[in-house]
Amino acid sequence: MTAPVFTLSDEAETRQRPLWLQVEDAIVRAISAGRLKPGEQLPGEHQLAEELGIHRHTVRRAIESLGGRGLLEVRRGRGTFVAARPIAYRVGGHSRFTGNIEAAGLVPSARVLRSGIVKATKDVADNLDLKPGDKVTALELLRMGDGIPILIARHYMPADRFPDFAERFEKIQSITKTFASYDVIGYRRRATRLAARQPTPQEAADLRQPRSAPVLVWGSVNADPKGRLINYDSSVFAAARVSIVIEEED
Amino acid sequence: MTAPVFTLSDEAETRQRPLWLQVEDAIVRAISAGRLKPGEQLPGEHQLAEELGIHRHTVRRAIESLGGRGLLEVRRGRGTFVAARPIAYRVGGHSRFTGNIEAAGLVPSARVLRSGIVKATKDVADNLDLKPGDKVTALELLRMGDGIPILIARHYMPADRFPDFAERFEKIQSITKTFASYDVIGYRRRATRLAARQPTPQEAADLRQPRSAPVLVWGSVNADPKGRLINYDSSVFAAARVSIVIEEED
DNA sequence: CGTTATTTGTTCGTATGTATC
DNA sequence: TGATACATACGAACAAATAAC
Repeated sequence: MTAPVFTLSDEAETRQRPLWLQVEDAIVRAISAGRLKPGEQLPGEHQLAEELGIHRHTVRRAIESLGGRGLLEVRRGRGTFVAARPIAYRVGGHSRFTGNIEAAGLVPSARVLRSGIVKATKDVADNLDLKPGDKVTALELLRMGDGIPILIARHYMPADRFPDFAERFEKIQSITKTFASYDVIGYRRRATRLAARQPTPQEAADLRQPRSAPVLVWGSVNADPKGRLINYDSSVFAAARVSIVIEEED
Repeated sequence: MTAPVFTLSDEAETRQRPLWLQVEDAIVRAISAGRLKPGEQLPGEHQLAEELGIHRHTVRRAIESLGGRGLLEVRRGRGTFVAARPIAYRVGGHSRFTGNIEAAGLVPSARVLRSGIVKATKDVADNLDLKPGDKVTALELLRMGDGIPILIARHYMPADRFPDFAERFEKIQSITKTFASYDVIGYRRRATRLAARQPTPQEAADLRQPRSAPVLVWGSVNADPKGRLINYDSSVFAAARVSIVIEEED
């Protein structure tokens, strides 16, 4: 006889905690006890519900919650799997995406999602010291490791100084080198803002992640050596796939 | 005749996007158009469902999603409200919670959630350069602004050097001053790690926030002037209520 | 200080749609 | 094409928190 993989805590207080939370606990226990390993597939919703003697919706709720916490990965039409451990992403003085992803043993790649000259929103204008409506060059990239989306990077540059940034980037394929083509050879981070929230539906689709899993938003403003603001960069990370490490400068 | 506050985008493609996403859009439009202002209460779920001619569960799903994105604040038994703007929380060389919250115009307060000497988990041991199972002094605080929970701060110190840290803190009510009572008068951040995830049920309860709203986790290790590791600090922020601002040191 | 109405939270029920293999 | 698995939507009932009376 083999012990069951999932068991509800058979308490007296069964009615104290919501049933779906008890299911969540049961799955977490199965993972942390090693009865389920990363990459392994869970039983289907129907089967799991039947095994535990509860309704499928209740199981769904627990799975949805754990998907949001990054412990499970739900793939429609295929099944539910135990998630892999997140990779560490280093943000420092001059770290770049490419080297970062390679350091984690993954193959970096990028795809342009949107690009062109647009009017600055209030958020962008505030950060670049412009007026809302002023023209900015926008470049939105989906950056991946081993083909898996890691983050959406949104770069905004004053359009008067960098009018064809997006076109140049498409040829050069490096933000740093594209700035160098404008004779901006060193730049420095001026302000950084961090937030966490649920993704918009569009972001969830671009990152190929469930809507219930949060994103980590890293906003920073960069200035050239003369102190002129050249770039506002807002990166939306798939938080279940990366954690951010800030390097101390000595 | 007054225009309705909520309207679904009048179709053609009605079956293209899930209905609950269309409801989400309708609420977002109402907020960004100013028909709903921060602090204002939404109609009840039943009423909203009836107005739109759809099921209550479908409305609930949209509201739950927007709660997670920080646009709405759902309070059981009371209603659903448009969320206030998050406050900015500065993290720098020597910023402290108290001054930070006061700068936002709020009254700071704290409550000890748990304290005592415990065995180091793997995470804690790795960060303090100890072995799993070594004794550490743990101090878990709920920090609030105007009585609203802002973050859970978890402090871990080597127990051999700081055996009664928690007891001293309860008298002194300041982390910096408690360290000073051990003759540690200046300390420096050594490593920082950032992540975003859904809260555990316990964290959601402590922070009095919905489980669907993410938390931002800020982990840092501090060393005394001689370079000895004195403290591993993991702060769990209610992401809908604060955004983190990193100050640059000159 | 209970009682009651209101509002959100949980659970089971049932049917159908859609992606993947 | 069919089978499997997750996604969406409507239905019904009761539980639990809150506020007002």
